[in-house]
Order: sequence, then C-alpha cells, then structure tokens
Amino acid sequence: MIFYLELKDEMIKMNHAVDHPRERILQAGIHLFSRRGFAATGVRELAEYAGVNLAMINYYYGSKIGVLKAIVDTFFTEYSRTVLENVAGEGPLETRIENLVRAVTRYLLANSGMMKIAVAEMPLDIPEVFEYKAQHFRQLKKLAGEHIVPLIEKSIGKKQPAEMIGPVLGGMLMGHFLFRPVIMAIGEVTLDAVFYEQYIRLVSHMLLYGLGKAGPGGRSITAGD
Amino acid sequence: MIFYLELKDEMIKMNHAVDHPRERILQAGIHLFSRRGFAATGVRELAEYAGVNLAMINYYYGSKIGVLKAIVDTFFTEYSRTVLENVAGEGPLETRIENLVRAVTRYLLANSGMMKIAVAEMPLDIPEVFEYKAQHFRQLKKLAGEHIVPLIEKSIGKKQPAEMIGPVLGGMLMGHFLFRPVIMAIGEVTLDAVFYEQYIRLVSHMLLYGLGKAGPGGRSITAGD
DNA sequence: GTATGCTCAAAACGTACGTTTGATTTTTTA
DNA sequence: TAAAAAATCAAACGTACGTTTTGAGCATAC
Repeated sequence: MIFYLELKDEMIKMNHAVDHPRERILQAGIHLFSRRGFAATGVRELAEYAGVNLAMINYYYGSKIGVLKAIVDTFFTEYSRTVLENVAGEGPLETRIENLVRAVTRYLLANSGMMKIAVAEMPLDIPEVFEYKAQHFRQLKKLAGEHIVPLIEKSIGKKQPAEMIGPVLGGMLMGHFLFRPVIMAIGEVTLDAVFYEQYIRLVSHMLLYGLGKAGPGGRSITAGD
Repeated sequence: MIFYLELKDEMIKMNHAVDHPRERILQAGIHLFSRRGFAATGVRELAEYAGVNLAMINYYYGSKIGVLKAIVDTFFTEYSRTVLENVAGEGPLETRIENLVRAVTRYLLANSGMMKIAVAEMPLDIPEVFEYKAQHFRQLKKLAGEHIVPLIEKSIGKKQPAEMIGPVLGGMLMGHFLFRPVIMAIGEVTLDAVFYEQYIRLVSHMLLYGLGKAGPGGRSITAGD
C-alpha cells in the first residue's frame, strides 16, 4: 500500500488512510487510467470504482487532472528515491547495478500502473501538465547526470549528455512493464517470482556487459580487470 | 512520406496518394493521437486537421478506432521490417548491432508519433484492439526469438525467454522518443543530426559492452576475443 | 447517358462528459 | 451541548462526444 505523507497533515494522523476517500480515488485512478487511459476514463466511472460520491473527486483534487497529477507526482517521487537509494554509494559496480535493477524492477512490478500513467498517459497538450512532467524530468536528469553518466564515461571514455542515458536506461527498465498486459495475455510464460529473478539477472548482465561475449563465466570483463 | 501499399489496391494506382483523404486522415491521426491522445482527440478535430469532411472518417475507416488500428498496423509492420532487415545476416556482431541501432533509431526519429501511439495509446480494454496488439507482439517476439536470443545465449550462456529480451531492447531504443517532447522543452540540448549520431554510438556501445569498463579503446572485449 | 464512387455541408441521434450547486449529514471545536 | 467546519450527497449545468443520415454536386467508368 502506498502512503502520501506529503499530501496533507491530517493524513499522518489517520490510521486508516487507505479507507479514506482521497486515497480510494487515487487508487481507482491508478487502476482505471492505466487500463482505459486518462481521457477515456470518466469521472463517474472513477467515482463508482472508488466507491465515493462523484463530487468527492473535485472536492479533494479540484479536477480530474488533479487526480492525474497526484499519481504522476507520487510515481516520479518514489521512482527517483528508488533509483537514488540504490545507485549511490561506493560498492563494486556489479553489486550496485544489480541492486539498482532489482530495486527498480520490484518497484515497477508493484507500481506498473503508475508508471504507465506517468510515462504514457500524460496529456502533454495541456501546458500545466507538460510543465509538471518537465519538472520531474529535470530531477531525474540531474540524478542521471550525477550518478549514471560518470559510469558511462568510465566505460566509453567520452562525455555523454544526461538526456541520452536517462531515457535509455529508463526505457530498458520500463519496457517490460509497458508490454506486460500483452505478454501475460499471450500466456506462453508465467510472470512469477522465478521469472523476475531471471529477468533481473538478465537486465543486470546486459547493463554491465551487453551482448558482447563475456566468456563462459559471464564475468570475463571484470575478472580480467 | 509513408506509403501503405497493403491497404488497398487502388492506392497503388494513385500517384498522389499523399493528397488522398484516406492518407490525410491517417497523418492527422498520427499527429493528434500522439499529442492529445487517442481518446482525447475528437473526430471533428481530426477531420478539421486532415482537411476533410467529418463523414470521410467513417467512410474510409469505419470508425475512429479504425484509424487507430491502421496507424498501429503500419507501425508494427514497418518496425518489424526495419529490425528484421538489420539484425539478420552473418557479419560481425559489432557491425550488425550498430546497423540495427542506427536503422531503428532513424525509423523511430521519423515515426515517433506512430511509435508513441502503438506503445502507449492503445485502449487495451477493447478486446478487439487488445487482440490486434497481441498479434503484432507475437510477431515481434518470434523475431526476437530467432535473431536476438541466440546472441544473448552466446553472451550469458543460458536460455532466456524471448519475452524478456524483446521489451528490454525495444524499451531501450524507444525510451528516448517517449520522452523526446519533454527533452526538447527543457532545451538544454539540441536534438540534431549530431546528437543522434552520438546517441546511436552510445546505445550501440551499451548494447554491446554495457557499463562495464571496456578498456581505453572501448572495444577490449572483442579485441581480446 | 446512366450508373457508380467520391466528397461535401449540415443536421440530428442519443449518450457521456467534467464541473458546480445547494442542501444535508457528520464531525470537530469551543 | 450549541455553533462552526468539514464531508457527503443527489441533481442539474452546458457542452462535446462518435456516429449516421440526408441530399446535393462532381468526377470517372461502363
């Protein structure tokens, strides 16, 4: 369950925030926006799914877009924190990368709805929403510039803009979850814990060593380093 | 300009297919759906942007969703062909990967609107549309299984499901273009030909060698192979 | 020359949209 | 416990939606 301590002081006091209409609307928004799409989801549908009165949406969030902004805000905040907590530090590169991939994958697995909304469902033609997304993106770019770009430079030995590497990495990590509903529907693979453990190791390996032959142990690069 | 020879025989005969209302509607759909979103775009808005009469949309495509399906169909077909034409073959891995990244990047650069629609704007709650996407995804999965997975196995030495690698690769290549409008708005980097040449080399390198130290030349892995 | 296909403007179809209102109930405060 | 504040409700606001129909004008094909 997701908490939003920064939203309203009163929510901190409450011990059943999950049952609060405000939270119910948010969860309904995540569920419906990520499936039907933001524009295709009606406020009546949203209210019914949340089990609250129609007027409560505008009462708590001001507008339908207010719900969207709350979702996007939560996602980017939590995503940034997840990346930051796992990419910083001084341990060996292999450990840090695998921890990062594991943490981000687990977060996206638990919050793929929010991710889809944040990445794909934002109506960028609304200036207010666009600026909202740009603001969060600047944060992520700063994060990439401080922690990821140095790694790239060590590898390629050339300065690379943070605008390049952030989306590439993000897309790499998010790609699976954007297609997850379709992958599940095809049904030729079971998306269980075993799958994701293998997935995390695959992505970590690709991130560290790429497709190039890395030797039988899969770690020949660092072994000879 | 994009041609759709598979749509209708009559289009092949025409020498000004771009001016044809059918094509104008499709281009308008790509432009508007990718910016406002599919559900948020009205058919009157679509007709006006295309410069055709409102009734022409249903006349040619049956419904608003028909326009969407035509766009998605075109994208997946062209995307698959682009990947296939550049990943197959017997040349050195480095060359094939860089050619693949270059071709896909160029295609996505020219068709980022269609990509965004195909990846993000599909109303998956409509069974008909869902099945449409699943069908195309199966194709892509088969393609990945035949041409990409063998490369992975060479590197990691372990069988990996095609469902894993496809979306990871796709996300890696598409990530930048999903965020492109925001990147452009931030405006700290110019997305010109120079940028994309550097971008292609970065992604190719990451795909081949990852973030691991690849030596001063950036090719130490294959050099010692 | 008449049939067929294409394009148009305009109108109407019923439905659904996001938001607001004002009254009513519940909770908090003093 | 009485007054104030917050929360919840049903109903209505005007607008926009996707689609279909009408009837006319125009070109091309048989």
